[in-house]
Amino acid sequence: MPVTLKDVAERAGVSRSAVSRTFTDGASVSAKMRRKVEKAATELGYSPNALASSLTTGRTKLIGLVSNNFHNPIFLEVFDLFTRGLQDRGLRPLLVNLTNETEPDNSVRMLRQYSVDGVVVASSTLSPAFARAFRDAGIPVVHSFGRYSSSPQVHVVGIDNVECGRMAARELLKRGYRRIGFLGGPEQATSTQDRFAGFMEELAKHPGLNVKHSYADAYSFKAGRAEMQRLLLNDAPVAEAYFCGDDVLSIGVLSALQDAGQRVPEDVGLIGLNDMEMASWENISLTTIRQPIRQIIRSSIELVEAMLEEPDRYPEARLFPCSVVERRTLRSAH
Amino acid sequence: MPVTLKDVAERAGVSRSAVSRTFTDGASVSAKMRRKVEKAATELGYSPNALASSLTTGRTKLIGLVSNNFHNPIFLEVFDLFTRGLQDRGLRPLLVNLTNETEPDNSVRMLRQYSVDGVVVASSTLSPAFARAFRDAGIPVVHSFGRYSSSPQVHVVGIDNVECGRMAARELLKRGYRRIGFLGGPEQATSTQDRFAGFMEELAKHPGLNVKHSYADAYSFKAGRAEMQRLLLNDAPVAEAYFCGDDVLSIGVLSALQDAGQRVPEDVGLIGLNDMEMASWENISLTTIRQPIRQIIRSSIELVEAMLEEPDRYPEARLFPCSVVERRTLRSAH
DNA sequence: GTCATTTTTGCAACCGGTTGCAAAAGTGAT
DNA sequence: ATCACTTTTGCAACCGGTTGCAAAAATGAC
Repeated sequence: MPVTLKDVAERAGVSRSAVSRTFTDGASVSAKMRRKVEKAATELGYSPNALASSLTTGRTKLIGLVSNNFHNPIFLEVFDLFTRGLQDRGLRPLLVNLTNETEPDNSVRMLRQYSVDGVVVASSTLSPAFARAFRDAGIPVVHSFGRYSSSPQVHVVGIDNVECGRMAARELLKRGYRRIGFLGGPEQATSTQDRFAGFMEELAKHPGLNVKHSYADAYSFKAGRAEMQRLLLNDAPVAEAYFCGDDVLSIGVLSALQDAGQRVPEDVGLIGLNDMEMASWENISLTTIRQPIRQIIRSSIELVEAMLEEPDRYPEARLFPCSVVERRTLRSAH
Repeated sequence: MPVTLKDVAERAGVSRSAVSRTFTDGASVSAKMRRKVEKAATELGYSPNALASSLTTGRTKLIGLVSNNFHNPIFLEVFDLFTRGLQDRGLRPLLVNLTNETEPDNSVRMLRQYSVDGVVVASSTLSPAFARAFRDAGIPVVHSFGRYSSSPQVHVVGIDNVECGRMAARELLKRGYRRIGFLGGPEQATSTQDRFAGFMEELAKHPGLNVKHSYADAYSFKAGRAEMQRLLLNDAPVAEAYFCGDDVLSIGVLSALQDAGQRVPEDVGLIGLNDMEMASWENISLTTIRQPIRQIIRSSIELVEAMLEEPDRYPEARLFPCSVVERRTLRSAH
């Protein structure tokens, strides 16, 4: 069934090399030869086997797209942008789901078996050990949404989570909140740790505040809701305003508050992080810190592509500024 | 850098075939030989090149996961389940994003170049022409969430959308609604067409009803919200109750209604379809028809796997029953 | 220990391409 | 037509594996 180089060569009455050359650009083929070959190829419906050619060229154009984040709707957009961006450059995403995976070795082995040209780790909750493991295996890797200081030898594209923490703190202070809460994502996630650090750092400049913090189990609606319900029960009265680890978490928190009869922002203020599409939905209208994910992803793709040419490129961190998107879950500055 | 079969063979002092055989199960190797080879392999950190072996075996274990639905949060769960399910069986998903793609030929060529063993088309909005094109190219294909009558020669796994339409109609009738609306997804989507057909069929049994229908541009929050806003403006008064094409659409509709001061379910009733996670969120609490996506996906994977053994398997449609999940967006039966 | 039978091993060809090299063909000047 | 020079072409080896086949080694019965 599958038609090969040889078939085309025979039909066109030329050598196999000639056929190969007409399909690799930059090769030396006369116009006449090209016409002959292309004619035979279309008649036979030939398209070259990318995997076979990868054997000699050493390039598969396969990029491992590695993530463990399949519960935060923002990652649907992330996958959308990554897959389209990669496709547009002739690269193919091999999706690897690392949910519940703690051992980098398996993934490394797997991606090596498929000779991926590079790997994008798209996650803010996956241990930096994964990106490092790929790097150590000699696979070009970019960690998108990662922490830039955790693995200086790995390329990182993302935001400055510490600064985002500060930004959230300033926003709450500006509005005169004094009993303030941090409701983070998973405590082990570097993004949570950094946001917390920046947040506390900024708050520390203003003495006399009452600050509490706690963590949800995951960046998810359910976890946010559960954690806020716990606070309402065990830790009442809750703070005047919360910085939540993430939008989807915020939305869970919002739902718990509404169920408990608390009005937002009159009784409790909320600021999230990401600016996922849902945050702008009119029945949610979440004030949040916008993370420029399109730019992050574009840059990640450009970087991984550059590494294909230059695998030992000196590692860099590409950080994109975030900005506050004001909607209706914080009271206005007085 | 990459260590090959030959390296291992030399190190172990055996033939290349011997090494190959220890890594293909079912091959004849003595225990002693296996030990020798495995020792050398681990010392060198060898893992076989799956792509090279695919050349002779004709199996890549690559499965094209094709979709155009990157805006409906339910598809994040779909991707999660597919990727994990495939991985668990030693298959690798090659993700293909067909957003804005109308021409099947490109995708077919691309997937052929990568010699995927099979394809799963996961979409209820993608034209059946895609699944057919893969089939015609000789690639085993399963259309998940597809319409079973559109391409009898293609395997389909999903639900009976016509029956779901009937089910929604019965649910509304049971509750005494008489001014009834259908607010569908994209009119070209087979899922929308079928749900509409079933819905109207059931309603037709009850004369004297007042039934309207219209379509949103996409299965998305934004589209649902926009369409309901249009109805509120141009087509008031709106119906007593709507069957919406999909949950995320329903949530958009809900938001438009709330903004317009309409209470749900007191003024307007709503029933969706899917039972996505968000439908159960307490601030939404959408009554909906549950589509058993775990089962659909599991079955799709089993089916595509079976087709690897038997590519010309007689085509079948696997349909899973849906059921109504009652929450709080329909008034109770009187 | 011999012999027939089974298991294990290596050789060599092959999978579908690419590529260095040298021969063949084309080009232009004389 | 000849020659020097450039471009195009085909040969053959190779990429990293697999596999049919026959030879070698192991097994077991006698």
